[in-house]
Amino acid sequence: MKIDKVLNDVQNQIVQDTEGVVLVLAGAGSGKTRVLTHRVAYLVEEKLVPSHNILAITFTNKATNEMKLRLDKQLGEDHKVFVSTFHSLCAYILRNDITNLGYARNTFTIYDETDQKRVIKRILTTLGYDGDITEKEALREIATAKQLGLTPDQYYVFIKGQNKKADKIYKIYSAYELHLMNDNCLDFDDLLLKTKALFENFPDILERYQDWFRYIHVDEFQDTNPVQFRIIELLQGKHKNLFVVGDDDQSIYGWRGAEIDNILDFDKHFENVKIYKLEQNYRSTKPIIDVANNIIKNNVHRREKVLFTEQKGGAEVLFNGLFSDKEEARWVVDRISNLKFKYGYRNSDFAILVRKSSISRNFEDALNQYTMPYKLMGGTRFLDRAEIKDVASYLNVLHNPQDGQSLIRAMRTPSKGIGEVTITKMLDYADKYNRANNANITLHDIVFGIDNEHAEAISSRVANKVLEFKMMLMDMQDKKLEEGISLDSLVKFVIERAKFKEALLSSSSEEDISRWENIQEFIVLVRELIANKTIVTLDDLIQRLSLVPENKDELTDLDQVTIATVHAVKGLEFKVVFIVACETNVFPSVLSVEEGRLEEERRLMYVAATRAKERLLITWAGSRWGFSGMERATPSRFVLEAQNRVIIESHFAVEEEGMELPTTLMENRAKQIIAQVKSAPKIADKEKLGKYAKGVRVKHRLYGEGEIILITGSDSAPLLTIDFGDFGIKKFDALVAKLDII
DNA sequence: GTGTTGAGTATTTTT
DNA sequence: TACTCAACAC
Repeated sequence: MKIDKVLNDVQNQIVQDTEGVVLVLAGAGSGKTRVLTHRVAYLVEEKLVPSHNILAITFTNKATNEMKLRLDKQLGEDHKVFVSTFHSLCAYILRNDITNLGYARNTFTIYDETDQKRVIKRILTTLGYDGDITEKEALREIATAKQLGLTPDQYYVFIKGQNKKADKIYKIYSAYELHLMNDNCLDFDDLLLKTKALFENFPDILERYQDWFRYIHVDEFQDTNPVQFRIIELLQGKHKNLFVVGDDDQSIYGWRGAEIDNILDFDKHFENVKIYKLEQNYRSTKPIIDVANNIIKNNVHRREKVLFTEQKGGAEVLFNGLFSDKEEARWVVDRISNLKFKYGYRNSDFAILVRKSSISRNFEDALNQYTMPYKLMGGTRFLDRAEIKDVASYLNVLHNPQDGQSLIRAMRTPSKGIGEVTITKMLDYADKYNRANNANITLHDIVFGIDNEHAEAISSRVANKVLEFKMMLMDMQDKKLEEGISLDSLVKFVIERAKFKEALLSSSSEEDISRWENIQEFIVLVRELIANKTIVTLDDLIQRLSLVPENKDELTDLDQVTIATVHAVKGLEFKVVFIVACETNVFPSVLSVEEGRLEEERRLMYVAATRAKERLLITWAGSRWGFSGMERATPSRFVLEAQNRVIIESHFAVEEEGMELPTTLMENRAKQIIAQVKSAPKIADKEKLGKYAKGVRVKHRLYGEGEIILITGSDSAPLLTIDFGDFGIKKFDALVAKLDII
């Protein structure tokens, strides 16, 4: 391979440094994906490493597809580089080897959040904890434990003394684990955890994969959680060729257990780490880079680096406050059509970025009014639609009969006279039966024994319905085993036999008709996947349904404006980016700030700003429709942090009702905020901060009384660490937190 | 036992 | 606003 002219010196050096442990700190837009793909190509073409010995891990399916595409281009389509998300890789490994961990079969299915909640709900009822602890709370605890890689016992030790509900959480978590094991199901976190357990307990299996994946690459390393870190550590243990790329400034998944210190302290975990920095940005103009730098430099917990660009000129970043959320949307869409007219941009050059998806509604409406085509990223995915999951539940049961949640779903939809009451009866019967006989029967066993040994579970009238359901499953089972049956005709048979069409078309409601259309589309999707050899077996289809959330909107290549959450566009770029609803409480999100994650919000803002290549426009509204009516809003602190070279264009149109709006209103509010931020006391000694000081006792709405034990952070982001006794230690942003001094 | 309607409530981000 | 859950009528 010729050394590519498109690479700069540092990039070339990195590409050719193929052995040992390498860390690349790559700023936004510095060409990190390019470096990664070129390095893989270099390994194959220059170092003659067999492509099947190379592993490249990404975090999202989108990134995986992108990388595959680039590699196909470089290496031709028949290379064997294993490109995969963390979760897919683990699912793949477990499909081969999970039986070593005591699982009866390797046909596990995956429980999503809804399934998890249902399992937890059932556990809460059987344990009699209803009202003591919510499903959400319990799920959160379990997720936290799993992301840290802690078993119920370990987690109990971890939270005992800190959390009043530790005993209950322990019991729920234990029961939950047992439940999933019996259902032969895994949740998302289990995919990682079980892989880790497999590697730790079976050195021979680990070695098999170590010898397979001799060169390991991890993209977006800043997003790894402790379990993922451990898996990588184990995998590279033999050949020690590990190449990770990341940007601590783009770590935005802390809420999902990502540990930013995995990248910040990377060189402490491995020996002889070679570190490179990519700081030259090739994506954006100078004004955009300046704004991004201005924002991110307010973070304290980061590796020092400054993004720069050699590009000259470029449009100034535009800031604009609008009167209302509706008007903001109209202004943005109006601006889009202006820019299109003036500079010849296409629809697909534009992205409207939101902090949370509920914000996107107004923009959809406005784009519709202008009949401008758009695609919504990260909304409800096609496969997450209820009717598709209904169909999938039948397939899940065929694949993994122990999958209780899918069985319940299949029994209930389309409705066939079996409801909540019947199912609860059967579940209670199973519990009682298991206790009495020291057995381990599942819901599936009851359904199949309903006409003989388990007839007493429910009344004979409903039992007939269950029997019919059993017959249906048996027919599907038979079809599955039929000689030479193709996957798509099996799927089609399942849909026909379950009578989805009859159920949906009989109601003649608009929604039901569209639901049926979606099911038809699902069949088409399955056929497409078979045709391009993405899937072959039912097993493949099931894995794909849970791990690759297809969104037909995102797949299309049409000329459309993109509306997306910031999380969804990491790694992407657009010529013109609007960051909208930049308001206090929205961006940064109150919830994050209250939990002491302001720096992560700032990184999110940084990610958003650095998506823009040519133009960046940042807007906010003075009032926004919240769940309790119209609410006042003020511009986000990030707006002020970025303001260095900003032109504030005041554009306060008149509301439709003819209401005159004082132009000064927004400006006054902006001034208030500026004053608030500027007057924030310096935290020189970190002992005192305005009315707060070390040792002062405060009261919080949720956690009650506590004591300030630490004051940290920067001037613009002072952080109070408070000990609430039974509720544990929490962190608050001092400028935002609602705390009473007592 | 199911489906409908109404009230009440909740809102981050995703593999 | 939009969605979920609970009480009601069939």
